Amino acid sequence: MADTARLDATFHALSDPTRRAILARLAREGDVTVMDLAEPFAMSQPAISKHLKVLEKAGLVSRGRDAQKRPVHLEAQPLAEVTGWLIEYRKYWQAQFERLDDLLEELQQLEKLAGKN
Amino acid sequence: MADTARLDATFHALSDPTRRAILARLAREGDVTVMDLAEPFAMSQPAISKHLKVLEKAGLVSRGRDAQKRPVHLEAQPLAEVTGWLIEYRKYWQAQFERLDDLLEELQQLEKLAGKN
DNA sequence: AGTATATATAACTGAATAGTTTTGTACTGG
DNA sequence: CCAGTACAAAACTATTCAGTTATATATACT
Repeated sequence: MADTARLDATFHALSDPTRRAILARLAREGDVTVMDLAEPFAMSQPAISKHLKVLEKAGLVSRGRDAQKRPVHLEAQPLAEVTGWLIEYRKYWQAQFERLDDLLEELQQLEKLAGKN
Repeated sequence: MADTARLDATFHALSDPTRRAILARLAREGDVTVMDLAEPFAMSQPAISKHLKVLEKAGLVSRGRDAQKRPVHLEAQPLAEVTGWLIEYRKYWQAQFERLDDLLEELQQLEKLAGKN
């Protein structure tokens, strides 16, 4: 996929709150089945399957196989790419980025506390 | 605007290559008029105006006034917010994030070289 | 074999998107 | 005041989106 098309797909996938919630859950809990993912939402199972397809097309998740289950697995690389895209421009936007500075600093702190791992 | 709606709008705005190109240009060149923005694209002026409206709704740009021109100005804060959203999850995704690590390291370097400003 | 479970696919609907062309509006400068 | 410039708004079209319900497929269980 062309670089720009990958960014299109990733940003589009992230533009929906249901899909962001799915990613967040996968980040917290690891692989989750479709039924389990659907449960907290006021939405049918096929709707969730469709969201998963969008996420999969963006490369944000992959699917496993466990009997009749198809566990959903988070793939972080596209997120790294879009984060990269955003940070790339930071040199130009620098002045307006105090809030990001705070976040980055917090991140550095966390890493220091966690030890170089 | 609700936090989630702001993220929706920002990610959606970023999901189109024309809009990303507009932002990139504003980052490089500062404020630009609509005509100047439209020039490199094989697209009508109203199409660009629509894209600008999307960007404006997401708070990513604001508009000035200079005679009959309405110069477009980059507003970086929503970008900081989405970057924050992405980085937030980094603790969980860490292992898969070598590429982001590189970018962050490069960023640190740039800041060191530029001096604490 | 027959039923239950987990998920996918199909067919449909309504709303939103991205583009077009045409027209309107606001300001400028002779 | 009038022509030109810069832009916005309206009206239209085709495509995509997000959801639905109903049905099909795949695997497991008895």
